[in-house]
Amino acid sequence: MRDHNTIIVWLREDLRLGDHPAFEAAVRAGGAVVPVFVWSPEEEGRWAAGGASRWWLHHSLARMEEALAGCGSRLVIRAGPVAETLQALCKETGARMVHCSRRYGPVGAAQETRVTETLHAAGVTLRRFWVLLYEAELIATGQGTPYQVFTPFWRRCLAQGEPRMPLPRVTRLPAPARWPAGVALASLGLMPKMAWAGGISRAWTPGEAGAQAALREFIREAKRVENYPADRDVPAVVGTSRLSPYLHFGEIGPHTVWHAVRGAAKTGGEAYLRQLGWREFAQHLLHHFPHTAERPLRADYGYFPWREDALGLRAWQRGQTGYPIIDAGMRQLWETGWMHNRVRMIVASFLVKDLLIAWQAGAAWFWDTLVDADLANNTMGWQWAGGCGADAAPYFRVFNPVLQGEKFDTQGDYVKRYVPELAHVPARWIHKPWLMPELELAAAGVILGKQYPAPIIGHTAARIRALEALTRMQKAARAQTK
DNA sequence: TGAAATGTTGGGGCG
DNA sequence: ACGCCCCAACATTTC
Repeated sequence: MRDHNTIIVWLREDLRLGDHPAFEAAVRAGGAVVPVFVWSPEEEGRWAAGGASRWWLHHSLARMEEALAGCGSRLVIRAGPVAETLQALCKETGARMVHCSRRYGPVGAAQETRVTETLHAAGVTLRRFWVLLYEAELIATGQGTPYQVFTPFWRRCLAQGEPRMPLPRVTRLPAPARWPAGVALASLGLMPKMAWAGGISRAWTPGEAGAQAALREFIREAKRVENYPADRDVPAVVGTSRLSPYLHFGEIGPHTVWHAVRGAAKTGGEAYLRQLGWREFAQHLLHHFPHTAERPLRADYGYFPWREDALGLRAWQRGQTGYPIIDAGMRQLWETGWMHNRVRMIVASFLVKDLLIAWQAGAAWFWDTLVDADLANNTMGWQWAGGCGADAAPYFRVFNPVLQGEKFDTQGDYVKRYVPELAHVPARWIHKPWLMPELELAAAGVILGKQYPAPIIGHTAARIRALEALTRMQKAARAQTK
């Protein structure tokens, strides 16, 4: 049964029913609505979802199937090239209109271009809906160029006024007379072959309901947003929103978060909304500079003398560097699919500056292990750490892992949670066990180099080496431009 | 959204 | 009572 009034809603990073402009407009159009998800990792190339993201996506799609069933609808899942698959579905259903939520970055944007062209040839229109608080086309400097510094960028955004209110939740979706065929979710093979996701599933509840629960807890039940400015930097405390994976997969939209925070938070709201601003900034940067996922924004960093160091990289990945705050962070990531943002900055600085390993290697590991892996955020964060991005930390800002640990994890609670070998080390030594007197080490049951490693590199010397590498890069860049 | 090196200041101990 | 020195605390500069 073909019905030209049918609209296909092509779901991507927008797996929700609340505040969903593409669904809302499709329902308003009055015809049948066919929700579709197309799995096409080969089209995403290098940036196909990593292991942790696939685990998350599997569960999100399962929740989406349930939610759509509750609306008298279904989720049609297919695997294959996106443009051709959508074209085939239009033919099968008679749809002449496809709705989707926009994606930023090289992969998503290219996909939209290809889909638009393919569908156009078949007489079908792709209508893209906005997803950010402030879309990239609306924000530019006085000269019409993209902002590369956050503060003026965010000031410009705020000058546009408050973001729109969230749209009402979709509750009924008119079904087509006949559903097109789909494949079973399990056939996509998103779940890990080995059972490594136990820690992740204990830590997270993917899906729109999980997102709403996290938001409620953040602003109302635990009222964490009130203390956000101070607590967000303490990794042992749950002081952040923990909304990042939900925002990435679109299980909650930024407009919903914005207005919930605005309405509820007397204090602390501004600081958190600013973090939503960083998310917008990252999306805009990747839109304007799509090559930055691979290469430094600041071209002179192309001359940086990175080291090849497979052993060092592996020690960092496994949380075996001998620096407790680094190892705790990397193990939190491995176990739970997430790492506290303060600790992300510390471990990134260590990889890039102490080990002199290229930031791309760190970005690749995060991509595979984070449940909130997002190309825009990941790219901006790693370029920030590498000193080569927009508004980046100057390269000579080298985090001292001992001082950072002592400052933000004073009692060592965070370290002890993820590095049980150090459970009996007193707070005084928890961030520098290699300086402990022999007797105290023995009393704490620690044998350095045995069950917990000695530091794989001395920070003081590493810092000097990093600064020398920066000098060499600047020389090489200067010689090249002459 | 650093940290180390270097400079400055001021209180207090002491002859 | 005064000057000298020490050094902690804070500020500034440098990487």
